[in-house]
Amino acid sequence: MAFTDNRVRFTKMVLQQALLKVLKNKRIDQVTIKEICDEAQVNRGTFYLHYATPNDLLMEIEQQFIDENLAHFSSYMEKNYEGGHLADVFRCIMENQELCLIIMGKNGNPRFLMRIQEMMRPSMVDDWVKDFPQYKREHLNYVYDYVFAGSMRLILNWLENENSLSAADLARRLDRLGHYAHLAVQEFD
Amino acid sequence: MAFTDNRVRFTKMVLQQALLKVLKNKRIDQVTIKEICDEAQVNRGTFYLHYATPNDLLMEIEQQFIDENLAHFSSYMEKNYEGGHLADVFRCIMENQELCLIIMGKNGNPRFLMRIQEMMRPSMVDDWVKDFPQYKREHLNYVYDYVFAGSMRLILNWLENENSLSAADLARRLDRLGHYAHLAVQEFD
DNA sequence: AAAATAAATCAACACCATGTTGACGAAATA
DNA sequence: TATTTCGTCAACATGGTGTTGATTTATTTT
Repeated sequence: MAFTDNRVRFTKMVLQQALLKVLKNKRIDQVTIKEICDEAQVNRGTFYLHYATPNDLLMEIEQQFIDENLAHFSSYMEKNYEGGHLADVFRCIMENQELCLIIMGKNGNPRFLMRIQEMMRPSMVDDWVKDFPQYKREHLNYVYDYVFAGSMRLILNWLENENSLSAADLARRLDRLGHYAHLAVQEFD
Repeated sequence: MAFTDNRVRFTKMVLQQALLKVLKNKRIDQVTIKEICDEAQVNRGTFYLHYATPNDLLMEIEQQFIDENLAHFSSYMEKNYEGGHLADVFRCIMENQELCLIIMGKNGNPRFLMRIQEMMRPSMVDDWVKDFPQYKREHLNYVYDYVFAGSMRLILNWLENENSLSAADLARRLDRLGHYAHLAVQEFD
């Protein structure tokens, strides 16, 4: 067995919540260790027992989000969901709007979106390879960067603007845009 | 007449060059005023005579880039270049690769790309409105966010990776991707 | 050319977040 | 119960910050 010490679980929990609260108002680079600890009502020295920087704490939050929501994409071979794979990520984001707005939005860590981008790449590109076996995988990878960046921009706009568009409508537009965009691979080379 | 004092011109110039040098290795949020001044061999107190933060200095650099390269897009009505308007921005970036890699890349200010995005929006969308008078401008604005984000991602990838692709090939792919993507507007609503 | 104005330098200052330490009490574990 | 681990607290040196006043140098004005 050997569970983690409950004191440690508590400390990490309140530190995470404190950082998320602070991140509503400023970027991760502007957050100080002191204000996290003040917000969490935890001694500053305790912070250093678990993390070195606020960004370390943020990365832990990000990792937990991936473990709890997106980890199955690593073994994407086994699954057979309805709809595209980007649609799955979209569903995860819809189910965690508050959190995603913070960790993926303006005040989050840009590297985090890159991680997700690379996690999704194989499954997305595999689908396209089936659609277009005659075109180079290299070219489809190229298109993937384009489609992912565009899709994430629209999703973040939607989260930040509390858009009138329904989630289903947004999902459909993302699907259509991705469909048309990846047709461009025909004219590569 | 009344030119700016040459002492001021010199100070600002070396501070700008120093910041650009420092930004090759770290993000703007991690740059200290002290290291800028050390690099520029300028007294730290002098920095405060002209700027309050390193970001202020960066914004001045960004503004100069816009004034010298992209200002004419504000009065885009008058011009009649060959090719699309995104292609014009692409040309500017090609002509200033070193600078753009710094101020638009990973270590730059994310807000800067947003500024350019909004500068380019009217001319791009106007073109599309001509192509698709039957579709709502609102929808074409939507597609624009997607196309701009995707295009910028590919351009930055190209700058950062010193890609084997020629500039002309990249431009053609951007054109084709934008063309196909904006066809998706047909299926909106 | 001389006087007046503006800019840059320099030293000094208080301020604050940082990272670390050692001592102590409380909680968890064996 | 005995031991280990964790959180707290006070203290410290460090380093960047933002400001001040005095001084020197460069530019502009008269």
